[in-house]
Amino acid sequence: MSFRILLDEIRSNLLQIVKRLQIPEIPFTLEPAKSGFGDVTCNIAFLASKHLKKSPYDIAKLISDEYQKNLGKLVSKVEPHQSGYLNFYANNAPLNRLIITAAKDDNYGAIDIGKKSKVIVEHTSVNPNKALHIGHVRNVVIGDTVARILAKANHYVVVLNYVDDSGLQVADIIVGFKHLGFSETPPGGQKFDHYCGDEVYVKTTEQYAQDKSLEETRNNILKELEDGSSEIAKFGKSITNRVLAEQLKTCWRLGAYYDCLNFESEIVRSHLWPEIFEKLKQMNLIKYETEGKNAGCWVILSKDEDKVLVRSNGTATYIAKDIPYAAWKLGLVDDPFYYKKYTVQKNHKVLWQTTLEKNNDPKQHFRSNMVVTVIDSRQARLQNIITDLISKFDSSQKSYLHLGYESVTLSADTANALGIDTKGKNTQMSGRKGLYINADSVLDMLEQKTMDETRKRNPSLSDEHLHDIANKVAVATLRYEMIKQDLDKIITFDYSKSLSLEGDTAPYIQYAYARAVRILEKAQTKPDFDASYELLDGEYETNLVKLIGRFDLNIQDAANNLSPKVIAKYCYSLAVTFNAFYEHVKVLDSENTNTINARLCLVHSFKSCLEGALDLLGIETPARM
RNA sequence: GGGCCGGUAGCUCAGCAUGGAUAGAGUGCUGGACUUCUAAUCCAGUGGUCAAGGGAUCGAAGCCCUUCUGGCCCGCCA
Repeated sequence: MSFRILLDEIRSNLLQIVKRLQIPEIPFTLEPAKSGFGDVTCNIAFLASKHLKKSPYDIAKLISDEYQKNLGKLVSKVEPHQSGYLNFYANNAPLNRLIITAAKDDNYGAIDIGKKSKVIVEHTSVNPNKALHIGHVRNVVIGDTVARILAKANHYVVVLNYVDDSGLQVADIIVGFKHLGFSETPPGGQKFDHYCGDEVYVKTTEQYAQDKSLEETRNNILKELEDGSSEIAKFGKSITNRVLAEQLKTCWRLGAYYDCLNFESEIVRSHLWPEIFEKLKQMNLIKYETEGKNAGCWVILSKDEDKVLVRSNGTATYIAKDIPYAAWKLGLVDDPFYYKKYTVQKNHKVLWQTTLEKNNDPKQHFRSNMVVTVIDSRQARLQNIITDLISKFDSSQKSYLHLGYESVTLSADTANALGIDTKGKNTQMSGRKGLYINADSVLDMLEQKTMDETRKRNPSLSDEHLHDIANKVAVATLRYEMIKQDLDKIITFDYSKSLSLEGDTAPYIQYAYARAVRILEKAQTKPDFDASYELLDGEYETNLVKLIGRFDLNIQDAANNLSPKVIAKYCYSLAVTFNAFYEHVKVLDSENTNTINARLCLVHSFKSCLEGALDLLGIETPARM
């Protein structure tokens, strides 16, 4: 129930008119109009002008005259524009009623694109040897938001977090603990993931330059990690579990939740790889090189450069670990895993983890023929090779989609603040070099900043209440910064610019929400939705109603294009439109109680709609701020 | 050298998929609005050869081609 009904009505009437006027069938578009050009606009006259050899305006005039004879329920006027567009003006009273009563519904905006089909979204997947930095946050937020949007579009969404607990980076910190004497207990109660990343990892990798034998040590550790029963593997497991637990705290703090943790070490030990390796050989998708630079290796035959899968010493490369995982996600191989409960998350959802040990927990089904993997676009080449290989591996309707995004860089000023001179240029972060900004520290800074601001405005609120607000605003600010731009734009993080609370930011949007709540609180009565909706006839009121009505159109766009920014833009325009309404229309001041009630209904529906839209971004809505 | 992505206002970005009206926001700068439903707000002004050139089209920021420019990727690392 929304603006869509208006579009549907117009489309159906237009189709009849087109038939009557014997205009050839043309796939015209109908869309919400730019302001100043009515409510709905149609390009049919442009398209028809080629066939009819008449000017677009003449055709628009013809159609509009015909339409004018029977306007239907929701249209009050049709006008041909000099430019050739056909513009429709809505009949506000019935449209107001339709939209405002629909928008108060909890599930307002939901659409059925997915038909309950299962889709896997994998995101986060941070190596468990360090804390999340702001680059990882972009991944988490994109993945979490896409998952929420797909769920709203009626997909059954399963969220996976892949834990690379047997890779080089884990071996690095084991070198630190076992050979460089780093304590397993962080000093001064430091968070364990921060300690491992900021201290152990950075300082260990520094040592490689001075002591070449350490690399040999690391390579031995790497081999031992693959054998689950080794002492090193057990030690590694205990360390990575501790890091993972802390990383998850950060993710939960950001409002991201998961269904299952998949461990690379278990993929390795599950023997999925030999099975797939054999199949790839049989299908001639890979080749054993006998000469050239890759002599002795198994390589993937690819359009551009061949990629080594198995080294001449017989060990598998990184990509050879990713292929079985991709195949597993798509359900192309038998599921070798059992599942056990890792924990119950704050959102009350159980978080599962894979295990190779038999247990009594019920079997889970975290695989699907539609898989979205969120990984930054630097890995596009490898992801393409995997996608390509998988499509040849199984020709049935499988969709393995790499959702790529550009990286987060540091501004010159911010890099400077970390003690690095970049000669005025932005710079890529580097975990190895310690050149990054941890997610927790940004959230802490934002929380402090918000706390001060909120206390100033609400001196009577308790500390606990202030903390709750500050927390919600801080998380929202960071999430919004990470999502409001398109995925192919680099985000430059800057201490002064990225922490702003004004303008096109989450606090601006949350503030509009708090204003709406306040009006409803101060009202003498609750809104009665059997209201005199014709009284909402000012432009500030109708603009707001119509924008609320477009929620589902935006969800459709966002879901079809896996474009989370669409929802961010929508939330922002809702807030802008509400703020204009707020400044110009006094809800509680009218003498007419019917007007007050109708406006209260509008405010209520706005609040409800914005809450639903922000929820898709994982942003919570404090009632005061 | 090859591949992928970006280039729109001083700065950060929408708009491009599906060509059509007056190219929009934020920020910055200038000025204005709080005894009022919270000024994390609002209003007004300022600011554009849509990187350049060519092509197809009645019509291009958008489509095609070329060039310039910035970023990333191209290991028997992950």
